[in-house]
Amino acid sequence: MLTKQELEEFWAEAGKIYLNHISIDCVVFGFHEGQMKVLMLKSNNEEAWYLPGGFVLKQEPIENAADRILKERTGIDEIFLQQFYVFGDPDRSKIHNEMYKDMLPEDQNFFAKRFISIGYYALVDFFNVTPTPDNFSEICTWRDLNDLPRFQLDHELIFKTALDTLRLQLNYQPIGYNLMPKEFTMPELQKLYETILDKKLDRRNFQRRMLGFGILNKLETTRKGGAHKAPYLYSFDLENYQAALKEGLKSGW
Amino acid sequence: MLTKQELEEFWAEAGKIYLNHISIDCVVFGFHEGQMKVLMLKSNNEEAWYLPGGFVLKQEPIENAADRILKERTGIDEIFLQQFYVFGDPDRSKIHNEMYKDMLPEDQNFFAKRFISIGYYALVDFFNVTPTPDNFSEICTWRDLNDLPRFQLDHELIFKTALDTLRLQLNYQPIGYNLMPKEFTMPELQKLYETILDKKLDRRNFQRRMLGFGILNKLETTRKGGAHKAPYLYSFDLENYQAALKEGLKSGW
DNA sequence: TTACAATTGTGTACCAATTACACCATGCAT
DNA sequence: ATGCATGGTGTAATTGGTACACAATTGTAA
Repeated sequence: MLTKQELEEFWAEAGKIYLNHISIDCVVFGFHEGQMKVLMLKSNNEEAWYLPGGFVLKQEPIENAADRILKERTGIDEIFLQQFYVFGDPDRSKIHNEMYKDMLPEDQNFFAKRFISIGYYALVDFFNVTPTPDNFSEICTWRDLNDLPRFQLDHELIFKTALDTLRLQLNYQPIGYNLMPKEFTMPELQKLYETILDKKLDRRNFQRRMLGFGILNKLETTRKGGAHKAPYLYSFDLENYQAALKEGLKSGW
Repeated sequence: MLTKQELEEFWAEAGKIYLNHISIDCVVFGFHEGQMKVLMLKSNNEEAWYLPGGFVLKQEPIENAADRILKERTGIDEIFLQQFYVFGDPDRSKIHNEMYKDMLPEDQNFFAKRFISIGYYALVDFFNVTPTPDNFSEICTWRDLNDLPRFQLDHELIFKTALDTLRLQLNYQPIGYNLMPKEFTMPELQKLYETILDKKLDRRNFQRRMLGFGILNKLETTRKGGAHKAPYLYSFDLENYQAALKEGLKSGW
């Protein structure tokens, strides 16, 4: 976290390098071995937690901004990232606006302004991530979905909207490529889906459906060493997976 | 359309009353008796057409901004309006930025800046609409989807994204309340769906499915006067319709 | 007045997808 | 060898979607 003086400098400079009024908030869902967490940050000075976010450089595509922010907070890039909603209520950042409003004269005061925030959600394997605090926080860590803290501003709404969207999109979009090891078993993949949906699924039906999508390769080998019958290994068929990302998995009308 | 001087004044003032860098573009789909059109504008000075759009007042919720813009262009409000995507490429408004860049000094020049545009789509009955040009156009009119003009900037992408989204959402969201008369026949409603999807649907299956949603009331009366068998009239069951808007029409997993 | 054309109302058989459910195989623990 | 937990696979029942046919109504043309 920046010192008070550094912060003031940052805010004074921010208006020159970032687009005013526009922020990006990311809901980073982290998975590993049946667990599902969300990446959150906190300052020692405050009680409530917030989602990783940031601003858009003057000449930067918004998609890149989201990528950059996530790279800074997680250390990884090329992750599954999806724009899902824009939060544009004028009062959504009121509390922060008030907090910072006396820090600098209004015209130089980047953060005393209203922000419209573009929401992205991302899916990562939290084993690969090094959570890194930003300029306004000392703590950046994974929070379990069953043990969520109090959220700052409208970040609870952003989080919930992201989760709803993710669960909905599970029906149309393939997921898992970034979340599973290169080779994995069907029960492991099922566990991922169950974790996201917070719901038990039928083994046999899950397998049939997954295989029906045509995005998996069944490997010859099995995973030995477990305490029970050795399950077959699968890998993603990258070509079909990419195609399914574009085309979607199902149809309507 | 404003005169050149009025335009300069407008741009000089715009930065004071609107949020910088943020615009709203609306894809207004107009329906009437089996036709589907999209509302577009054009200046006499330019060849290409553009979508109704505008800016967000400093203290205005973005949803309200979209409503306000549509009210100005169409004369109606309380219409079906749906945020669908954000277009944030830094070059998307390049051509306009260049055009206006010498008009005023850069810091006062609202329109020489990059714009991130929030896309909304709306569904209206074009019979109820009075198309009204904005400050930058002389022409505001309905264009048939089969006879689209050349688009300005990235407005063709915005239009196509909206159409794809609409067609997709037809599977989950009830539509028609703003588009049909109070009482309507099943074939009329079917025509609306066929128009949007650009696809023939089966009469019997359409009827069964629609009734299955439980958002229609079958009335006792029939529509006399047609040249053929008198069809039954239906009206929307507002309560169930609103519920379906929130809940969606189908489930997944 | 009658026959016809166009349109609406309705039911049913078929196919595909989803759900529910049961049995056998494997491999470690004892 | 036996038990137990887990994985692999098949099948019947249900649901949802698609395809399709026939009877009824209404205006128009003969």
